[in-house]
Amino acid sequence: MASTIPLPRQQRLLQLLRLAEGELSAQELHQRLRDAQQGTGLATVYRGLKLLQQAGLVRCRKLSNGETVYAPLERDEHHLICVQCGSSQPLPLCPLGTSSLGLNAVLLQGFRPLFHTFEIHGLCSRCQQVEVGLDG
Amino acid sequence: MASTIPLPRQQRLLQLLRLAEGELSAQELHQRLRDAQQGTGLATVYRGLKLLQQAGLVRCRKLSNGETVYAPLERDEHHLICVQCGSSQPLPLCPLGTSSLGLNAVLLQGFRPLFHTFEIHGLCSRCQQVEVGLDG
DNA sequence: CCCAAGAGTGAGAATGGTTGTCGTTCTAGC
DNA sequence: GCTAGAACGACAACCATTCTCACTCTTGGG
Ligand SMILES: [Mn+2]
Ligand SMILES: [Mn+2]
Ligand SMILES: [Zn+2]
Ligand SMILES: [Zn+2]
Repeated sequence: MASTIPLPRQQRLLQLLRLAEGELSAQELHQRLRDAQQGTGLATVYRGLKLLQQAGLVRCRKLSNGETVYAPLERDEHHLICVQCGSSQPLPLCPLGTSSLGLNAVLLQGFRPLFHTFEIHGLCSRCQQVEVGLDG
Repeated sequence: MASTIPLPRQQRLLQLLRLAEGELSAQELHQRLRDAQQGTGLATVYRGLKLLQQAGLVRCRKLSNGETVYAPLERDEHHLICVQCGSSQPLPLCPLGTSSLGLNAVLLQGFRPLFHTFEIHGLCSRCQQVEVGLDG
């Protein structure tokens, strides 16, 4: 196997993600490396993130504004996402429980799962109020 | 309520989505309208899709290549998505069953759900083979 | 009818996150 | 040391989406 032991550059990315409060975008990671005098090309950050993803160490999701945010695989978080304003708040619920239940080999058909995304899209309470306000 | 009755322009978008085999991107919808001599500005397609989404008639998800694909809300489909090549194949499994089970008001806290996304990311069988091939 | 106000529209420019390019640098192995 | 190949970084290119703004359509009062 080639990519099971990430190189030091990628270890640093993983460390930053684990230290971070929430999810970080590639550009935020790039900035944090810069702040720590560990300048790195943005392309390298993207390359490292892709490898970490394929190694099963990092997961990601795409925000509605187009940017991708990354987090350690072990942090199993999901969100309520507003289709109006794009804000997202934590959703303390995972459809797979802790175990990867329900994912029997029959369904996967040779596919090797690494991580999952589960998000509920709708209207946040603030955007619902605005909507009502326009009517009255 | 203002937006519960979509305008004809948006009805046409919804119709195209319902007729389509799979999910369609905004640009594909724009093209189909053009093909049907119903020229429409691309901006209008995007505007209509956003309204249909907020009206609870259309759902969407972001592909790894950056484009967003749309489908009628009633079509409840999920996917296995390869982090290497970006391909996605159907996953005949929904974590919410048919009912919106598990989504009690306590968790939602005033958030009004419209649709959900659930995707499993990993390596498709083809990309696993390539990986092995490089080792040998 | 006529007109004005507001909503809706469309063509094209602007945006911006991500990916590609390619010359340079680093790392092993000899 | 020296060389082949991998890794890297600065910058250009890409492209889906959003923004802009002038134009058109609708509608209701005069
Ligand atoms: Mn989960
Ligand atoms: Mn579902
Ligand atoms: Zn909102
Ligand atoms: Zn693949």
